[in-house]
Amino acid sequence: MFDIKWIRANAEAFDTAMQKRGAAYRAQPLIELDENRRAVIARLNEAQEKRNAASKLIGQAKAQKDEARAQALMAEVAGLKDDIQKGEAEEREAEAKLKAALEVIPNIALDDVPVGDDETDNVEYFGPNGSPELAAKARPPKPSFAYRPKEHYELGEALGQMDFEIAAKLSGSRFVVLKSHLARLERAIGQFMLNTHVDEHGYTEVQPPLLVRDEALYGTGQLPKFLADQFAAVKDVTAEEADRLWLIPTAEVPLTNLVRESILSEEELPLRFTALTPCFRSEAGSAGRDTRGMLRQHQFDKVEMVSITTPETSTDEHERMLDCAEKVLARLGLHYRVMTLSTGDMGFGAQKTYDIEVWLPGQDTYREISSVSVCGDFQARRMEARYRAADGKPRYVHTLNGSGTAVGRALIAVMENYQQEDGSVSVPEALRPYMGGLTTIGGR
RNA sequence: GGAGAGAUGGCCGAGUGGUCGAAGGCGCACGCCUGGAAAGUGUGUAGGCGGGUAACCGUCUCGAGGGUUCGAAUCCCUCUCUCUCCGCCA
Repeated sequence: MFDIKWIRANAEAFDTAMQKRGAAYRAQPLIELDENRRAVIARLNEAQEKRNAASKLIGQAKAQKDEARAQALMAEVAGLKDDIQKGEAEEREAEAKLKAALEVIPNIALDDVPVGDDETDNVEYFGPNGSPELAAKARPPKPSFAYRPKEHYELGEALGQMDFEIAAKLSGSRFVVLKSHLARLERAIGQFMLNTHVDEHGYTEVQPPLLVRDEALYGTGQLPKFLADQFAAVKDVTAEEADRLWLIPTAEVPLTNLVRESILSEEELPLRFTALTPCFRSEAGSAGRDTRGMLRQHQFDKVEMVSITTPETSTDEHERMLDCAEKVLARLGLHYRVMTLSTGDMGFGAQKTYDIEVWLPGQDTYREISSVSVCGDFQARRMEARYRAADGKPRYVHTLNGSGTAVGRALIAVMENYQQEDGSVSVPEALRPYMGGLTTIGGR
């Protein structure tokens, strides 16, 4: 959510930024809405001032038992009441119009974000020093296979531990049932990632609600614009008017909203939260994409990281968070690359986003497994999340979120990267403690 | 699910139509006092919006949103949340 004052003062910068994002929003119509709003407020305030002054006098007259004077004064301001009520209605309308216009505008990209139309304009990122060699040294190498590596669903179905047919019978398409060692492998991956962030990266573990109100989704930016992507849970199916909660599309929603409507002290920042939760997405816009396998599901587990920082530290925190996400992939021995998303590919609330793309040998391609974004004060404004700065004034915090990482996709990656020619999957070293020491899934 | 009671500033708490953004206390900040500290004492101590270079002025906000009234923390309606008792329940 933008500050209209900022748009007013930086109309040109706003227009340029929107152009870069390929968005049609422009400052001028917003400024007009704001001017109307301010004119309405000024008029209303004037009328209220008159009324308040008169009411005070009436109060005094009544206190002095001067009934005649009180009556005279009351007659004098009687006409104001109508004006004020009309003014109040006008103000509500003007505020609502401006808000409705502002709340659907995407965030502005930071200056160092590559300008582009879509994912083809994303740029590979090699860390703060920009060295491909150093980056390559820090990351696991791409594995090579002497045979055509299989896709995860081929492996999983052959193992008899990944069942899309029965899942479809239970829940429809885009669901999966995992069994036996694969079920445990998914749990192991989640536990491993969560433990890593809690024990080594300084994140506070959170077990948040999976069902949230409208306000929470509004705070992180999913509502009102992306209503169609969400799953809703109806409180009482027999009720005439459906009272509903939303299934979280990501733990970003509850974790970020942990600080909503509060004024934090500067000393307690940064706050770092992490959670392992299921995520629910209806993926309405992308029917037909990735229909095979468990790459794109209506339900998946994800470990999420959220940081709440001051404005001064948010970009450093962004690099740190990316590093935390990379760490778990490196520990799992999974080859990956990092992309800086172009202005055309970024999400609604992001100022800058890194995607981590893991290598999937079965698909012979890189696929997104983590997305790490800095949102500036965009979400903070929607949530009214502030902190008290050194000068004593409340300022909006900055928020960041990142997957650390998607558990379902990590399972796919582990299967495809650790597969063996006989169709078995060896268990990465880091996960064996979570697998009761099991070293191989399937095989003889 | 049923019955009842509530929600006031950072915290506690008074206030049931009139000069109340709100007594009092605690906390906090600054000053005085002190060799230093404690105690004591004085002053200050919410947020949003509009206007103004600023000092400042105006306005709104007593859980949230509407309404009644010249005037609402106080009366009415709706919503949210909390607590107590009963019921149900992993």
